[in-house]
Amino acid sequence: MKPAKRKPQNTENNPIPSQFWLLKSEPDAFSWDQLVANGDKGEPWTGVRNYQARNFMKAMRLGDRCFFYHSNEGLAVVGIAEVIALAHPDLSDDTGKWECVDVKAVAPLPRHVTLAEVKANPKLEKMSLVTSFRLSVQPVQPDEWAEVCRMGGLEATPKPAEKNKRK
DNA sequence: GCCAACGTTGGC
DNA sequence: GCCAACGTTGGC
Repeated sequence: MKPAKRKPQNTENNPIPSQFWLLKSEPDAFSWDQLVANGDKGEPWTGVRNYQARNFMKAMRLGDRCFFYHSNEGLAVVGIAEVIALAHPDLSDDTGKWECVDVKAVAPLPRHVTLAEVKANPKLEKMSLVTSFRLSVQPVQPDEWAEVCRMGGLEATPKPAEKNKRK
């Protein structure tokens, strides 16, 4: 059944809801090291089969930053990636329904920030990683972004390039 | 390996 | 359109 169409989704035209995100991957399927190995070529973030996650990807802009989180094994934020291609059809999908963005590795976190640490930090209790733990693509609030970077040992938070900054 | 959370499916 | 059954994700 088609999802009820209430207010049109229209994420394309949306003023940006977020410039920070979190991407989950099982390291068995695709790890941070593999993304690093791909260099500037990056990787299409295929395989997402969840409408909410897809809509977040459609809202991503070039230069948006993403935490790279290892699920299942590792259970930690391990690095920072950058969106290098806007949402486009997911070639691993026959139905044409699903889309993906491309991302590349920007920097590893000097210290991995574990799920346990995130859960233990009151500043992060509203983070989607805690509240919507099954979502594989999540928005991250700027204060959450800064906090996780701090915990990860990054003094200067890598941000989207200054030129991309609004206001 | 178990099981809770939660998205999806399908009968009504 | 509701909601129970079912399947999948992912932490533990």
